[in-house]
Amino acid sequence: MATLTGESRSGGDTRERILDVAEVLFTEHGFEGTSMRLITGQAGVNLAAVNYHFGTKEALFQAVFHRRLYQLNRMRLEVLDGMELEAQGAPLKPSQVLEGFFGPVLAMATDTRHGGHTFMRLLGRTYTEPAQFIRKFMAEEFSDVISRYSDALRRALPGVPLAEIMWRLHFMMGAVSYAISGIDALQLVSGRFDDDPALMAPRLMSFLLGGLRAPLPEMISPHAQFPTGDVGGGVLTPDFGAARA
Amino acid sequence: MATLTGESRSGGDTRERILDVAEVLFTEHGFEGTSMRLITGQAGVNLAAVNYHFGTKEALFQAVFHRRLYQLNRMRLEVLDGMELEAQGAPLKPSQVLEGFFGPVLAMATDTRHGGHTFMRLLGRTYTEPAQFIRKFMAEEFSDVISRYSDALRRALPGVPLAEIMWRLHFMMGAVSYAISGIDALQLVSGRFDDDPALMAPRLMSFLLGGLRAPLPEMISPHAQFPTGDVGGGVLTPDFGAARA
DNA sequence: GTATGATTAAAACGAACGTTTGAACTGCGG
DNA sequence: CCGCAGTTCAAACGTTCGTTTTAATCATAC
Repeated sequence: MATLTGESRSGGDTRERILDVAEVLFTEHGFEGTSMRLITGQAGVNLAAVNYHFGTKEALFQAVFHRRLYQLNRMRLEVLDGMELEAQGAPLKPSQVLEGFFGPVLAMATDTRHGGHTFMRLLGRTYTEPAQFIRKFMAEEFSDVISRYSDALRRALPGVPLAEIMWRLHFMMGAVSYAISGIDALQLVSGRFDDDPALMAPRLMSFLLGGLRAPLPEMISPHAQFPTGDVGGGVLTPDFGAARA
Repeated sequence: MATLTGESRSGGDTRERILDVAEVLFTEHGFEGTSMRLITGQAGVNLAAVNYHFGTKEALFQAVFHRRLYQLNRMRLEVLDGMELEAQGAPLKPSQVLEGFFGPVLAMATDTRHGGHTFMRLLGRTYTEPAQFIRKFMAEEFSDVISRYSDALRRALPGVPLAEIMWRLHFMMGAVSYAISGIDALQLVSGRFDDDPALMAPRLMSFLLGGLRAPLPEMISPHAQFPTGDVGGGVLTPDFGAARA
């Protein structure tokens, strides 16, 4: 009983081992860049094991996501349920909605013990993946949570058009995705970055709330603080064609 | 002289045709997912043409980026030079810095006539790409612009710690990347989205400025408006391990 | 007209890919 | 002990990958 650590355990944990390894490798090399042989080799299982347990490589990718997203989105809904119950029908504060939506994400992202961090980086990269089968099951995994939370945001921000809310939700998801998937990418921005990553969550939340509550843009609210054309000279519409003609 | 349209022109435009097609295909299928045969086939050139003109597939990918990024970052620096000259040594307004940094990006992103839109989607996806050779040349392409603009931001926001500025720059780049690379991804958020995409730029700029000027988070400025823990119950640190044990 | 250097063309290279096959092995109820 | 799912295994399948090779074609200068 002393030497049965790791490698060739016979138990039914082959499935889980594949999922754990695939999560890491998909994060590091992307879907196309990760081969079945690399996954199975690193997991210490036979090459055919993936096809046996999951059917196909695409199905494995989907399984990696489902395992985490199901937990994440269920938690989001539970938090929202709790807050709405406590509010007794009154609209929530914008900060509460953000907390409910992004709190679980950030918690999972900073959890390095159980692979949550790895997965969140993968999720961030995958949002922008254009592959058809990916977009499809992502939409399915998220539809409930998005509709519940966009509704909560709409009631938290009365007077703000729904279109604007959806855009800002989109912007916020982008900022969060980058913040998570690119603690490396930040080095691209700043060389080396010697700041505690645990401090990212409050920084990010503050940034998001500021963006969410920013004045509406000019063409919707004519008295917004930020005139987008204030540099002069039409910076927003230079003629990129001229440089190539 | 009537029928020499398109296809097999003999001129030295083989290089450009490859670049144009590769830009589109890399955007649609990613680096690993795009084969040389697809690129050369769609460009109407011989398979060996890529290796002849660029040497390798990685070098082609890099060339696609350099062609656009060189123009983009040069324009960013020109705008910044102009603004700083006009300011005569005085700090710029935050809105000006944002305008200079993201204005050219948004202009290129909404330019559908010369492929700028396609490229910006590719750029957004590639920021988070973990492949080593990609990260390396991206860092090189951006180093000048980042250092100039982070410095301008630092002077535009006196009293804000440099670390905070770098983080917010990072958040903003994330929001912009998503906004651009995922006009499709927004459909993931909201089903179908029947709003004019041309209105995105002012919306985004307003959001960014709101986030940039948000109050500093609690643990840096103790009197920030947004207490990140205001939901109670420790939403920011649930124990994800418990559900898997 | 012919030599020359740059480009294009067709074909093939070995390697790696996702998947399938059919046999071996496992733990267990009969 | 046998039979039988469930699972693992080694080997091979056919395809596609990026790259290389060798010959043909082109434009241009002498």
